[in-house]
Amino acid sequence: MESRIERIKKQLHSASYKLTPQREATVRVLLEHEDDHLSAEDVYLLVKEKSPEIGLATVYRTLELLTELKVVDKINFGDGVSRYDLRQEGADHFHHHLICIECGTVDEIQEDLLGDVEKVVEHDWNFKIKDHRLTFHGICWRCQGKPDPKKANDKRDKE
Amino acid sequence: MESRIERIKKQLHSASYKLTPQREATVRVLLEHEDDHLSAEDVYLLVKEKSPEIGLATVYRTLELLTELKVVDKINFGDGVSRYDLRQEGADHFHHHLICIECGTVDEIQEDLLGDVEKVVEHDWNFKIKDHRLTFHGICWRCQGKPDPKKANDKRDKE
DNA sequence: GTTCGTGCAAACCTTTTGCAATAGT
DNA sequence: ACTATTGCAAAAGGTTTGCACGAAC
Repeated sequence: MESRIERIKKQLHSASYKLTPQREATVRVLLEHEDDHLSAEDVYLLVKEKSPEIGLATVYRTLELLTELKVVDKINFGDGVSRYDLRQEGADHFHHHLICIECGTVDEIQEDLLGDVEKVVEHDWNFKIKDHRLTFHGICWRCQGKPDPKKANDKRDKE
Repeated sequence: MESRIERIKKQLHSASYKLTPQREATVRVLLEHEDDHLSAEDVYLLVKEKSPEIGLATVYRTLELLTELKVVDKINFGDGVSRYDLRQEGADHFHHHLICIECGTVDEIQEDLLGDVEKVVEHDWNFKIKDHRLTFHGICWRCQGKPDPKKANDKRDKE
């Protein structure tokens, strides 16, 4: 079976870019931290552990490139930094985020919640949707002392 | 009838802040550009036309204050700047945005589209929602050559 | 040899901060 | 007088860019 890295390599090649060692190291970091929401600096520091010679500018350039190829999504939670989030393979929509205003945790919702809403927007506003960003700010189950919803129901894992 | 400025003044006072001339000038600019999505710099330049002595730092401090009081919402569309959007009076939810990737226009949807989605999130993820951000990226009616949906149906105005 | 990519440092841009001066009560 | 607020300039923080060097075909 073809690995994820291989497929990204092909994506780069078909856009006439190379998978250089620096780019590969950067992609590997992203794959190893798929659940996190790393800033460019975060990625830089993690890449540096394995490839100490890499420069911050290269990381920025690689992340920009991956964003362009839709391998990652660039998101902004309103603090001063951009974060980079690996897109689910084959996902035609960008996942949603739950930001806890107490502990700062960011959880992801992979399930598509916007199907009906998008129909309404396309029809009532004559707007052809290409992408979306949906973020909820509130209090997570941990800070409320409620059970982990992943255990209570497994909607997320079924997707 | 009490003006919008008066009500904002009261909001400031009840949080022990004053409506200084600089703050008033800033609020007036926001009111006069309610449909736009001004950056701090945009606001600064507009305020300067009427009150040339104002400093950029004051504008930033005022916008921060108004955000804290929930008079405006600070939004970030992914370009490097924060934008400030007057909240509808009495609105308990933050309106949504349609960003056209061709012409750059930003349209607003005041109607609440997320009622059902929020119920699902609160129930299935045990997440207590306090606020949300929903933005669609795509192609607006103008760039598609379609009719103005405001005229075709008046959902927005009825709200 | 030409092209693409990299590392470094400088530049850039937005936003924040320190501080002395000012305004309002 | 006392405290909040302002303006200015400097600093900070994140991101981009110019450029000479290096790697790959």
